[in-house]
Amino acid sequence: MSKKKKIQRPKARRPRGFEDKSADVLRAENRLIQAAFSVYDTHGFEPLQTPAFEYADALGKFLPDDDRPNTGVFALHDDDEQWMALRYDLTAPLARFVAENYNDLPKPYRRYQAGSVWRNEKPGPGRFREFIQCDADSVGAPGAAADAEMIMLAADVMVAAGLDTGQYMVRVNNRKLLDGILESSGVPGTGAGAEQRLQVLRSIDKLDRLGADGVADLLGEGRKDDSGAYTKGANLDASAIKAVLGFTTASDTDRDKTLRTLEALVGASTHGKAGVEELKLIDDILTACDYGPGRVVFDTSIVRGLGYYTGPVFEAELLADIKDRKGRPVRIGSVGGGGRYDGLVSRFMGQAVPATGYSFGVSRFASALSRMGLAETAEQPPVMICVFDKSLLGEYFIMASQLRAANIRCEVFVGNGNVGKQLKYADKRGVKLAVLMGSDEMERGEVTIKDLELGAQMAKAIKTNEEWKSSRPAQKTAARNDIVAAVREMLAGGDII
RNA sequence: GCCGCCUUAGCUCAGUUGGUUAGAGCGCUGGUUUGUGGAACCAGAGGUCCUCAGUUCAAACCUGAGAGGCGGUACCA
Repeated sequence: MSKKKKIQRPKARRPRGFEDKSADVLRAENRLIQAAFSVYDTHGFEPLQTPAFEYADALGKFLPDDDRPNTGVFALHDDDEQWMALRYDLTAPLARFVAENYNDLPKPYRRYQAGSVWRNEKPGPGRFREFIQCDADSVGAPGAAADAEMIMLAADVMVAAGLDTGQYMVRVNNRKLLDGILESSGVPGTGAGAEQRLQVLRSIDKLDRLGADGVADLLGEGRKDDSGAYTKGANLDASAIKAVLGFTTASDTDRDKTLRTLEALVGASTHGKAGVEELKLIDDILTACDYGPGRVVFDTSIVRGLGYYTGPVFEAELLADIKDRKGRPVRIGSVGGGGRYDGLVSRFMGQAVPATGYSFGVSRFASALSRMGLAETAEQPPVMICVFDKSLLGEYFIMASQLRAANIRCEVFVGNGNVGKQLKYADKRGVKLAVLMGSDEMERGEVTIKDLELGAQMAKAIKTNEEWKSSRPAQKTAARNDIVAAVREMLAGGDII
């Protein structure tokens, strides 16, 4: 049937959950990373880079009864039959690195790192299978002072990103408090109780979406959602549910007041008391350094879903400029979080190695900043040198390097096509100025500089092609030797005569 | 994993009761204009109608299965 033999072409497509990023997005993300790095660096943290792949057992991702890694990671067999997997966060590789180099590292070891992580999960809006995290961690520091520092770092990153007080909030809680509550409610921290506690954490994490009633169902027998799907509950008894929900709503914007409430709430529990003591120390440091309740609060509804946290936990949240009806800032949501994880490094070592850290999602944070109108995209538009005459290419490249030496972003047209084509290309690129020099100008020692933005405006008033071409709008002639000064002036918006 | 919607050109979409060579707009390439962007006009390229199987003289269209996309939900170390 076929007259024409069909060529089998591959379909140009991306794997789902993986993204191409445009120039604007990349610039915004890189700015954010640089801002965070400079905060970490001035606090004395050291940069570190670890590889994309780790051995799967080092990531701790083997299921108990399975001979291959958890499906949530991208894993492959190395040629020696060992399982390797792409890292799913930067914390597990840090734990491996510290354990591997324990003797050589100063303790506490404080490092920062940004890099891609990969999760083999179903992607959704704003959720990808590859994304960038930016972390800072202290390993080997047991005291709450290290946690207080991480909390202040989180706030400092917000400031470095360009946010003012009132546009962000860091919310702090302590896992030990909930441990105390559950202990008193008869839920042990080991065996079946450990799984139960994890369920409790996940349930509380859904407070903002499901509300207290939905979470109460999840803490009890379970919950059926609108689509008919059933979620198994944590099976707490009624008094335990009441205690947990009571705890999650115990905090107040006044940190002192919250501490007094918590002190009464945890009663005689050792875990609970220790948790309150840690928060007190954190409060002392924050208060001394002027990190007031306008930007850091204690919030008992913050738990973080992860199982490995053992002490203070916190989330950094963006508040939009928009206010709700009661005049409170609207929540955009959490862009980062962290906390103490004292068990992660000791997995490798048989010796206790306390650690605490902060991590934020670069893409999510950067895109939220753009939505708030805080992403400055003032990248200098490029200048383009047109190729009128190929025999003058050397001249064109010399001009370009002169402009670059003056810190002006510029390029010589290297494609094919007459000047008309070149200018169309320039329009599409968002070029602000085009430099024209043919043999005529060359002989006179001149260049012609066109302002494409201004020309585009003037074109609106011009009806015919002839009129357009003969008027040659928005361009001026300058001496070849003055090209840098002339371009600079026109970039600055100088008048064109 | 479960539920719902969707799939025809690079993009957005038409496409008659199942009928012969599948169209439009935008975009792209070339030209009118080999030294000047816009507009206009002319020409051209570009299709496994998601895939496979079935029904039929005949399928983009009907039936079945599968894949992919989107949204919700669960999981998210």
